[in-house]
Amino acid sequence: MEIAKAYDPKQAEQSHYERWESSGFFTPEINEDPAAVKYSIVIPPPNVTGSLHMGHALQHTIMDVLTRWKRMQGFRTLWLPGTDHAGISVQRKVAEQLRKDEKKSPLDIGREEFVRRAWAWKEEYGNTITEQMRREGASVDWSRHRFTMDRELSTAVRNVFIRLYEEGWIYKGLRIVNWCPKDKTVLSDLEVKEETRKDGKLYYLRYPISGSPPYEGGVAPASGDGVVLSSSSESLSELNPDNAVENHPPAEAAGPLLRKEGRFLTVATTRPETMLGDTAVAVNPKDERYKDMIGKIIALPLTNREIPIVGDEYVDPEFGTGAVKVTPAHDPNDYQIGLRHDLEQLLVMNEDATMNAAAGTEFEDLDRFRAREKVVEMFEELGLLERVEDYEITLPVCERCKTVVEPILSDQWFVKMDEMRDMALDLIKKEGVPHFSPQVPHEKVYTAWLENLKDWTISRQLWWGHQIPAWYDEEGNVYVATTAEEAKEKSGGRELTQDQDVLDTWFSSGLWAFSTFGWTGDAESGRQGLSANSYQLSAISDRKADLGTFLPTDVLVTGRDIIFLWVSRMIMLTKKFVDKKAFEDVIVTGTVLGKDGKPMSKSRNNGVDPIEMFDKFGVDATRIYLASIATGADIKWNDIGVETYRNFANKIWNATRFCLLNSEGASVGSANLSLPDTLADRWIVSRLNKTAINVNNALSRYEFHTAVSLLYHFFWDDFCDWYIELKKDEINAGDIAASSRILSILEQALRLLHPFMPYLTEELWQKLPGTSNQLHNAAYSKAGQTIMLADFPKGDPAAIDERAESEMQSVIELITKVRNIRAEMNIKAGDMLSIHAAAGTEMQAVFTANEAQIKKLARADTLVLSETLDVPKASAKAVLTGGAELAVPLEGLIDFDKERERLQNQIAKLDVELQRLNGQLSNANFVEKAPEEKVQELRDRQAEIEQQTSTLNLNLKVLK
RNA sequence: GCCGUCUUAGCUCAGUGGUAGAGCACUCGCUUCACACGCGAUAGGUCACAAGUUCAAAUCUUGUAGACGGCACCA
Repeated sequence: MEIAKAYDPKQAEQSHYERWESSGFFTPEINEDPAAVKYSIVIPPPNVTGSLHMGHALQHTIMDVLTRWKRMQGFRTLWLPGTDHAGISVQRKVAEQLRKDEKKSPLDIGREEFVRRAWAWKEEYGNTITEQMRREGASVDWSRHRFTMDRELSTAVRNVFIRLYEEGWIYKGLRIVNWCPKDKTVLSDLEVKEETRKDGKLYYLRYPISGSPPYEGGVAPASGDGVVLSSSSESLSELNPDNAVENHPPAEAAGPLLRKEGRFLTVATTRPETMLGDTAVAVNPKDERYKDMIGKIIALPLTNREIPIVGDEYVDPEFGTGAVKVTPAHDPNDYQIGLRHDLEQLLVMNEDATMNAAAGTEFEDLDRFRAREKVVEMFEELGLLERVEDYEITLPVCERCKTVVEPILSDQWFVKMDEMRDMALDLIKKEGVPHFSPQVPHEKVYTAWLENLKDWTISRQLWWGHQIPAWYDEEGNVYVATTAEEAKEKSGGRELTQDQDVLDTWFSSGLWAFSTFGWTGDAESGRQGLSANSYQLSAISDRKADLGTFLPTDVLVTGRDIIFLWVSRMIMLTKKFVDKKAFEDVIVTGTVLGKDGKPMSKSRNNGVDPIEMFDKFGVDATRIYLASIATGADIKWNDIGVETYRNFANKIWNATRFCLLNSEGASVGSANLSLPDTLADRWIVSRLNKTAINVNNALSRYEFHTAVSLLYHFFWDDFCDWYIELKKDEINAGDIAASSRILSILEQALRLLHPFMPYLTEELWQKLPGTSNQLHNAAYSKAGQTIMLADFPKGDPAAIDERAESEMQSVIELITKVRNIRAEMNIKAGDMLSIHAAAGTEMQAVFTANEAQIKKLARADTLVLSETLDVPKASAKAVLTGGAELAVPLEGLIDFDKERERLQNQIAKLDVELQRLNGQLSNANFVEKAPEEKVQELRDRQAEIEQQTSTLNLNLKVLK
């Protein structure tokens, strides 16, 4: 068989996926065993607007490793793929396209046409990521692919909404919400991020108190008369001298005017424009400075309104001036104050964050930031601007478009979270579900977050998404129903209009764990008004059993950024609607950072495209590199890491290439593993089984990096560096038994590697003689031959041969020490040596049995074994574990100085260890308190070192 | 402000009570008949710092410093 000298990943990547998929290997139905235990994972649905990034690649790798591993073990395995409709993102893309191509806005074409175009956009561009997943080798069941706006999933969304509404868990009401003026929609708390601005300002505004008598004299009034002018400035400066930068003329300029007007109260704000919507000023009732001002009235500048001074415990006397302007319609805390004091809620902004008519004619239609400037200017002109401080401020911004979010009073839909929160808390506290990997810190963070959970804003002012199934009559009465007809029926036949809003994308994602398995809510709820016809449409007739079969799923693999946004909601909603756990375990992956150690992002331009890595190093190399990252750990991207595994792939390729040389007549078969012959055979079989056991253990603990490391070193160090080298002559001589054995070991190794490197292993497995579906796990005996259905090696503890491993260790040590002598004494690679070894009879027997291999690998022509060494002085010597000794006569070649140095180095190294051992063993506490085993271990080691040291010293003496 | 994570060889990272590990880079030597994406042999670390617990600490506890993350506040 002709095999290329180097592995070309592209060729293998193009050859297998289509066959795997079309043969149904990815579907659970491929499993013929009726008693098979299920194993299921649902994918965190990527956005239809997205393309594959490194985070996906990492998570998909983990999910595929688990899926392939379990599938090979004979589980009825399902990894269910899908995509998310990504409300705002799609809305924005479609609107952008519309503007670019036709210079139209969504409003120009209307809702129906816009939604039609959004679907068209999704059809055209929404498959990018699914195509990329095929390249990744993801063994997902495409026949079960779901989209959050599929008919069945949309039905589920409606039914969930209706039930929550009927149970009082969903309500509509006026609340302060996060408003994005650019997207013109409300956002949930989780979609708002913080941005620190160092150039923020804190404005101190003076609010005149109406009807108060002018005070006398040109200085500030005594305490009790309010915080004014210089006195307040001074006290503030004292509090925070560094920040007290006065950018504006001091108060004196405005003094005379004010003195005529009377007393005033100074408030500090970062958002002066909101003063137009102030409906009170609040002070702490316990604050001596302001106590008697409560109840007085302020003439609010720039408006002709008068607002009261109220006393409220919320106000912190220590902060700012101790007096707070209250804008109930534009600030969540002010809103609460407003409720307590029955204050007017005056909305002064439009949905695009321009000021509205209520802000006054001078401000109407001004952008909020322009309005801010104008308010400040006008205060200054009026002499009411006390001062402006530089102030570092953290602003809420829209996580997607980075626009500053405006808190605004708005009528929205909310989900009450208290009862759902309690269900989730019960699950984690009583049952430990989900189990997080790594456990710390996610379990703690998740629990703490739940405990502080607030209600969830679910309405969004978009067109792309699940329109809220609520209808209104002319009087504003609400009818929540599945269809318009049902709503009309409920209203007694009135004319209704449907709520224009859609639901938060995460609302439908929250149902993902069960809506993907065909749950629509129809059958369970037995709702009236759903015709038999509509039920049929929403049922997935042939997959009805999926929900019962695959839920709870076994594990959820996701990033820590959506634990709250998605994971928690799935747990709660799944518990609520199906009364099941959504998943047992959650693997929280770390973040793949750019080369600069910062998260990858377009703005930083530090992103690494997985597809480019696939092209450069191959899919398999990229996958196994990603799997080699410790679970949950962040990692700086490093091409060299992938290169390492590209090299590994090539190593596997070439090892296979070697095993196939001269292999005529040989064949893969497990029988070849149970009849080991030589020491090397027993050793490699032992190593293989140990590796298989450890790999299974590591995977079951989600320690993918441990599994990768075990496989890497087994394959490269044990199999390639030693076993192949030891068996080379036999293989090259065309020994069929030896060939069959090495191919069988290789075949087992390929199976172990397959979950990580699916393409390479399939490519090679198909080339091995004797591979067929006979090697499949019993659950797949009828399927066409593929390594992906081969039985995953469990590893047999009985096949572990510690004696063989230790004997082999002696052979390896002998060879290594000879090589060391060769290298350090500058003996040419081609020169043959003569090896003399003194050892006990058992070890001699081991060396004798492996004489040919030792000679070959150490490049020696003679091996002389005896009880004691009898060699010329001109020999290089070394000691071996177990009291054995080694000498290589180097007549005419030896450099005595160098040999002395070599021996002294060895003695010095041993001496360091001996000192430590002696110290420990002479410590009575240690000998008394440490476990006996440990003490004995150190004593044995001490004896070994003493023996070796004395031998080395003797050898050194001979040289002198 | 609260909570958490990280700090180990030049670089990127494993290891979490009992003699410090890997890959890459470095040094030396190899056209050894699978592989130079290779083979062989070296070198390289008071495991951030300090105190404590323990016979024993890179590993557990506390504190300090630096890096990062989450949450809250932000008049």
